[in-house]
Amino acid sequence: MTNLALRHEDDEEERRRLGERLREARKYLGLKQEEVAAYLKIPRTGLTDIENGQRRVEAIELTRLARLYRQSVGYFTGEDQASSSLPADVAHLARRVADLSAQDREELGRFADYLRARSGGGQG
Amino acid sequence: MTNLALRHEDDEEERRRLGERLREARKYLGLKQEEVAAYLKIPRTGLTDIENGQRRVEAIELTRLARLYRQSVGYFTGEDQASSSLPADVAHLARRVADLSAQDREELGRFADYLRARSGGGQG
DNA sequence: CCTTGCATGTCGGAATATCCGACACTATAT
DNA sequence: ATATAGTGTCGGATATTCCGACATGCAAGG
Repeated sequence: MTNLALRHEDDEEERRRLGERLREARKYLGLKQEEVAAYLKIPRTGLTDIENGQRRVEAIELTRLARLYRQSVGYFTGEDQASSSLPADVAHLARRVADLSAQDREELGRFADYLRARSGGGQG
Repeated sequence: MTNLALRHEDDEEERRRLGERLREARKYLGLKQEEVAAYLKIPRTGLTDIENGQRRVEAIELTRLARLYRQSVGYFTGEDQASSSLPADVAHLARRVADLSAQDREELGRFADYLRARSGGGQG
């Protein structure tokens, strides 16, 4: 089996997980592939392939599926939902920062980097 | 310009918006198309097309771009326009700050106050 | 057991999109 | 004007999606 199907094996696993989440969400709502495919205006077999991780999902398609399935886009992509919504005090800080000039914001960003480095924490 | 390029004119507008957000986020970080394209393992001209709304963005590609650009996936799809009414760069700054300790955030808040006072800007 | 119906999976060729190099365009700098 | 950097655009080769036809799996009924 060569790469007649999908280019990167790297993506294979992630695509499969995405497809599984989409299938779960569809079944949870009791919808048929045919119905969802019609909603997306793609062939039914296209949705079959999506749910089996054998076809790419366009960002716009995912957005519409998320609306249909009443979930966030981040849920399907596996995005960390905790980090998706900011902690309360960070949101507060953001509001305090919103009326600063762009230049001051940049300086504040550098200071944030400094703090992160000093504490040795943080992510790349 | 017929639809030799992309099938649905419906999606054209949404794709353009997505591309614009992606371009803004890239420029905000001072990255070149070439660098981001290498990160995604797609040709540079592919990213050109994406940012001009002339090429589909796969959900997985968007997920990786969101990580690189330190934004939520929903930000690019337009999902959280309602939830976060903050300017893009402020939201980005907040994200950068989210992994700091509470103590560091407090210190950062004081620094924000200092900047505001120094610039003679807005109110607390 | 044999059908029937329904939902989903699979195959192949046609239709469509992406890739990728080559070149064009626009600044900026010398 | 020349050189460089970053980005846009074109065309043919390559890869993916579409779409119909057929296959599979499963459940209910005769």
